[in-house]
Amino acid sequence: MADGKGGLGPRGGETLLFLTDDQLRKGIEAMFFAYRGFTADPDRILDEYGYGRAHHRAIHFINRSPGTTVTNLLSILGVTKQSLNRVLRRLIEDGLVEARVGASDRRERNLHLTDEGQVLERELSEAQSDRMRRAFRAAGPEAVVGFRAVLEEMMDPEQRRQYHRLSEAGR
Amino acid sequence: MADGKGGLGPRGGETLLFLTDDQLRKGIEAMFFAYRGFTADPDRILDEYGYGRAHHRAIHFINRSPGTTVTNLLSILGVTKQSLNRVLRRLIEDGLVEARVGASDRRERNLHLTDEGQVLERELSEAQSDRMRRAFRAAGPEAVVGFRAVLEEMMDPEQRRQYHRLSEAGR
DNA sequence: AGATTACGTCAGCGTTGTTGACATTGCCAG
DNA sequence: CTGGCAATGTCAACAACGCTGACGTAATCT
Repeated sequence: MADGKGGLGPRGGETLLFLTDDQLRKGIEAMFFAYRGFTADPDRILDEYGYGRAHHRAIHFINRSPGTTVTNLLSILGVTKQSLNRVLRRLIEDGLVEARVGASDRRERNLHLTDEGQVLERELSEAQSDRMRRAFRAAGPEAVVGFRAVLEEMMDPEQRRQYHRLSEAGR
Repeated sequence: MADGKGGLGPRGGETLLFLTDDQLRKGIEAMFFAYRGFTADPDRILDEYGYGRAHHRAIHFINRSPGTTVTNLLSILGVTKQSLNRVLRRLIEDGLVEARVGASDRRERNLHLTDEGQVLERELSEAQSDRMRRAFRAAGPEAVVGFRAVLEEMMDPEQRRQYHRLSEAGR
């Protein structure tokens, strides 16, 4: 294994040249460097507000699914409730997030962005979208299809379900 | 801006449907979930050894460019020397990394993995490559091209240079 | 000889993740 | 109604890993 040619000899059959160790390594390094770029712009903005990536993620997904519960957010973010709570508490104190007592189940808290929260969300998502748009435009539509296909295959099944669930919810 | 159609009307000209807000958002979320998958397997292994992602990154790039200097590693990783030093010190103490005094410039330290370091590197990179290989195989060669194209466009120019420099060094 | 470079290190701090324990509130089944 | 469980919040402690600032040493360069 790890001979870089999937066990086939040189030019064996369908020459799976895109599965060589070299190609895989490039994919790994591309993910590393690209993720840095992916987070760089929001990071700069967050820094001005004294927030971190965790705040960004919470804001993103609350905006994405308004009225979501803490438990649901917990499962999407994949962190402990203590960790999320620290972030959420601050966002609520700062008036960016509102936690309304659930209508049907009063134990639940339905999370919403306030107007102020939406302003920050806008700023963050525009910065990130701008970079994504430039990358998409430069790479072209077919590349985008491939990009998303590979990323989706890289997710754990559970994460993949979350990923699709979000799109469904968006009608 | 951010009307999702690049300023064009519905089906205007070359219908840039792959640049809609919805497509961009999916790209953003795909990056988030995929990166989790990308790091999940190494994270599990690192945990057993009591290491974190920072150790993984150091090991990866030392293996990638044996004999590299601390300064060079610093610029690739994009962290402060204090942060890297903490990681490096432990890897050296644990006997995974060796820092040899530079031959031409004795101020420099040329970093190498020891045999033991190479064992861990192997374990980590195989875990990560396995996932990447499965994703590549499932998505197909054309998707892989697109995947890498978009990722590359997402990098900052400096990161992009680093990315290419690594490939050149590998001859 | 003085400036600069490469590296290491001490100290302190912030974010964000963890585990463990515990309290409150509210839904629900028996 | 009561006991069990679920949803949430919170305290405390800890670790990983970023950061800034300040020094110190050795080696190289000008």
